Amino acid sequence: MVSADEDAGGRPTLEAVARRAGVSRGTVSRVINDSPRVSEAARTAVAAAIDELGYVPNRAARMLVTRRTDTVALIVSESQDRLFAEPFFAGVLRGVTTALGATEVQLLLAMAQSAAERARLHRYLSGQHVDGVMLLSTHADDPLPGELAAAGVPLVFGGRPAGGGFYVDADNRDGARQAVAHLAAAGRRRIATIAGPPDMSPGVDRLAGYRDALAAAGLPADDALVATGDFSEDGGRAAMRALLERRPDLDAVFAASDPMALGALRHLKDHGARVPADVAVIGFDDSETGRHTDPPLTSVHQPLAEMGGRMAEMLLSRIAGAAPEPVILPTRLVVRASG
Amino acid sequence: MVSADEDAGGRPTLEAVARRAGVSRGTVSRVINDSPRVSEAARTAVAAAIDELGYVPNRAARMLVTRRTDTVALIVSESQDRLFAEPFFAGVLRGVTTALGATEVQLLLAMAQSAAERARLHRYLSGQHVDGVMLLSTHADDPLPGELAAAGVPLVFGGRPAGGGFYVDADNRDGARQAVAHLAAAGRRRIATIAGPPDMSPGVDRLAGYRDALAAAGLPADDALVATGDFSEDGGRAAMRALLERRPDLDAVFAASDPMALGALRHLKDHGARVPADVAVIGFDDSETGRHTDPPLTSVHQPLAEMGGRMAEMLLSRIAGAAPEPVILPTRLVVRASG
DNA sequence: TTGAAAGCGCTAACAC
DNA sequence: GTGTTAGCGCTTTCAA
Repeated sequence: MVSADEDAGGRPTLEAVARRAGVSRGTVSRVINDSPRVSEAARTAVAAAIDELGYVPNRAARMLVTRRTDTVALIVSESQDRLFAEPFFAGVLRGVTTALGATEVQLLLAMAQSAAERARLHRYLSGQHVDGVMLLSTHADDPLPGELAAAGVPLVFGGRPAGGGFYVDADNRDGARQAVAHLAAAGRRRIATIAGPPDMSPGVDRLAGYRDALAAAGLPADDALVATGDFSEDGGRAAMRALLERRPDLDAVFAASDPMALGALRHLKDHGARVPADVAVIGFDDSETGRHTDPPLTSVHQPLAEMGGRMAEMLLSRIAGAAPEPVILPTRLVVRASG
Repeated sequence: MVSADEDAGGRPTLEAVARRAGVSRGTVSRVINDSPRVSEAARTAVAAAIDELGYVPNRAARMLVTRRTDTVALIVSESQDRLFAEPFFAGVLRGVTTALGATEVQLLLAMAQSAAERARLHRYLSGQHVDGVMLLSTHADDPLPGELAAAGVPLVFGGRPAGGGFYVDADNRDGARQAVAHLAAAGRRRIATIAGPPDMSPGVDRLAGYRDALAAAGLPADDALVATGDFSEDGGRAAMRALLERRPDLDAVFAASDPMALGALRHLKDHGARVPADVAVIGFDDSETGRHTDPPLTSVHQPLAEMGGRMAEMLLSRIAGAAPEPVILPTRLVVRASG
């Protein structure tokens, strides 16, 4: 019965490795943590012992003393429209897990739907249980970011946050500009837009890009050509109806989300318009939605997975003490049809 | 300078609470862990102290002694087709997080894409770092499940696993049966199917349901009416082409996934068939895909979020030592059009 | 019912 | 370069 050689689960401890390698616990610890103050001989012996024993460090014990958790959280403040949040979320998540897969850092995932959950999450995250937090789809009135920042938790936002902070975003403004420039180059002159909610940065930025392109093309800005939707298909339908009432002569539409573009397309078809002969429609690619429409939808592509990867990298560098610049990733127009 | 009253992060410790409540650390611990051996007076005093101090237990310290982590992992063996995996995944994930949101259990998320990642994950998960694991979209040849089981890690599968085990699945067979029964009831007589891969349980089960319904309707089973796809849209297109070559007189198709149904529809339209007048098409709803097609697709709905929730519940009960029965959730046909 | 005390497995001074 | 040792904050006997 060798004491302290294995834990209650039967797994070998540092002690066991030390004994086997003929060194002290301290030395084993140094090897594991890549300390430079270890002789090559010791390093080799320890490595061998670790290998033979199948030793895996106990995270809890390490956390207790280092106060690092090697865990980061991704929080989705899921109060937004499902349509907008879900495919977006999956893409970003893929990027995050891939980036983290190259490290020893684990990902904790949580959705903050109700106020109660948000409170629990606040307590949990403020309690030194994670090294940092990534926030996705936060609303301007969400108290969580402020609370976490106040608690000193390193934070990174997906999408430009209202209150400032470290973030990764897609170049929404330029994407919208490209879309509208494309329409203008195709000879469209009365280009309408279905904008997103004015209290969300993608909504605001994409509208700005629309205006940029109009100005660059020398086309007049007409408020009658601007309607607002909530990123959903129904919102797109309603906005399209409103636009047609105000400007039945419009010849193109840039919708600030694919679902809205889809709604617009459907409303147009229901009323006998030919797409894109009569009206060209372009969306903004929050998802795969546009690929499944008939015909497939031309839309602005944003690199979701890369955004996720950059968020993870940025958070890691924040945790390491750096103060990285915001990252704004390029978007580009993917021409499929209808536009 | 009061020693041991707060940790390095400035947060109060058990010791601080004990001092404030005028009891010992042991008593505070008992209160926190709902031990019955505590007087009402002590309980009240401790509760008050916890409240005033804003005390949150240190997880690492607790884990170290209890050897429980209060963390479960969701692993996605993402070697499958994106189309099939992604929306499916998002739906299940939603259910998992919701179910876990009601508990103190945290969710660790990982994707095992490469062999290297799989190995790391194996080491990590076998190392007492999580209390249990949920596995999604595992292939029959994936070594991870076996390794984890061998390491004594409680496991729950999403979808019926090849090798047996605890799992939650949708009633794929009955869903397929409903779809085909619906087509038969509408007077279709030469009903083809685009089946899924024969090495995946949804593929097998949905094909069985197709055959069930044919038999029940007294329709002959004809192998020429069965083609196989890989759940993707392109697979659906190819299968549809093959079916039409063999049986140009077919009058309906049940596709074992929405993307395949979409591919079938597109192939049909490209060749001038009217849908559903000439051919009725029904899919299997792994996602929202069918909603975006034009016209929207009739398909079999599976309760993704509920599957996730049940998986989480099942895992928790496994961890508690129970041996729950497999759960097979009902599916139902959602009639939209084309079918 | 409660307090005292012994660790859980590890890291990080500190001494050599 | 290495060993020794003192905890990290908590749970859990064991006595009282």
